[in-house]
Amino acid sequence: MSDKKTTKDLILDAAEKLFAVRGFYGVSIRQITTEASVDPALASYHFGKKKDIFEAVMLRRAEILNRERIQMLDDCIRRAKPNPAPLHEIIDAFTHALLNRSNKGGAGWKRYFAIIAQINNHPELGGVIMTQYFDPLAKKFLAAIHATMPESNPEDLYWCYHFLSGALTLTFSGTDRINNLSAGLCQASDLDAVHERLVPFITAGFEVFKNSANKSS
Amino acid sequence: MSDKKTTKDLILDAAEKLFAVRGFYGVSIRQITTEASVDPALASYHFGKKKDIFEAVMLRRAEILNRERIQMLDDCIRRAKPNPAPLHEIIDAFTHALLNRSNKGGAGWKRYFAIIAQINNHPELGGVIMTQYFDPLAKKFLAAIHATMPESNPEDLYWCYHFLSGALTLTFSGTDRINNLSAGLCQASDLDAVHERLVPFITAGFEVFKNSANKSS
DNA sequence: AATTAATTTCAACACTTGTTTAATTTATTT
DNA sequence: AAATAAATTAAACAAGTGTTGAAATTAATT
Repeated sequence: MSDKKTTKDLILDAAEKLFAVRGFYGVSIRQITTEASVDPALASYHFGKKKDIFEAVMLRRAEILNRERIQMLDDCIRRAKPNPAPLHEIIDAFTHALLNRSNKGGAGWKRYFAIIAQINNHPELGGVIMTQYFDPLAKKFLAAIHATMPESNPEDLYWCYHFLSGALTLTFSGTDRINNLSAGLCQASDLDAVHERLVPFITAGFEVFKNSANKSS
Repeated sequence: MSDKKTTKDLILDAAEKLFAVRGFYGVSIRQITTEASVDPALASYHFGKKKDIFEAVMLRRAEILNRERIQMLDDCIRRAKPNPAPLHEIIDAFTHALLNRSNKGGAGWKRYFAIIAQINNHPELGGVIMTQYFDPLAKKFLAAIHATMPESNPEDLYWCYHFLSGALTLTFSGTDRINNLSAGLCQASDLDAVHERLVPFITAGFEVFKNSANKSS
């Protein structure tokens, strides 16, 4: 415990912190290494190019999240067998790990999600992590949803998933403007309250299309 | 017609194009002026600092959008008088101008929305436009929604609006990864199809909380 | 046509960028 | 303890950064 952090982690932590607020292009290697109290050359030595630092920042937590979310999905599918898993449980499995980490995971996780929100809208940067981790997961979830809503038009379900993804992304991004808009209506910090609302909201949205495959276009 | 574009607009168009794919910090003034076939010094001469160029890019279309959206909201409120406007019409008013421009507005509008998606998650850059244009509009919409759902807990409605905002934002951002995920299921270009799904999806989500003010916490 | 104003050009400013090189220190192994 | 490997430092690289100033050109006004 309280072991001295390795240089690699010092750099990753600093990079995560800075990327979260200024984005990839808005942060220089010198800013990162200064924040980490480390020589600039060490960034190249340990990681290579600047983009490799960014990907290392992303991969660090993506693996953890990915494992948790897939496990929650598998669990709720197994619990329901031989029936398909209930829709709201699938959506909960999709969102729970994110909201939990964002809420109780500490500052590092908050920053990580802020970067995710940027990446999501940015093909050039999101490439590796998104394609390698999130897209396969998304397909698994879409398959589970389709299994529990077999009478739905797959295209409808795809778009519903898309809306869910957007709602999730924005929820994590920044809380400053959100609080400003809410004008003291609620504290953006209590993300448990978000979860209680997000899951029913999204579930109801999906269920609109419960029989959409049988309807005329 | 076919009047020669003013230098200012040449710069704004080029800036819009580049900001859309690489973000504010990822684009240099030289890249912008090169894209616009214009001397670098003209950027400073016409706009001032780099951030002023960015804000000019944003304001150009924000005014147009803002006017359209507010008018659609006012119209549907007036149509329904003395009753409150129907929920789905409010949501349509909120989304229609965006989807319409994104669909039929040309390349410039697509790029503009890509920038909006970046800004939305970025307090440092979004400041002016978001606070000046979108936040007042958001408050008007929330008020209209509250009027048509008086038995709802305002905090619930606020979060629902938040989910709507996220779904909208992601829908406009990039279409590359989206198409990849959909795997040929649908073409991301037909945004009319999006609109047909988004409005019922979001409406159903809101209606979950129709009586939430009367329920025990 | 002469004069004033607005715009465009070219060159340069001081500074930061990502990355590399070689020398030096620290850690690990034989 | 000697030899090898890993990690850190300091200095420098060419290239690009935002921005400015003073000429040169074009447009608008008197």
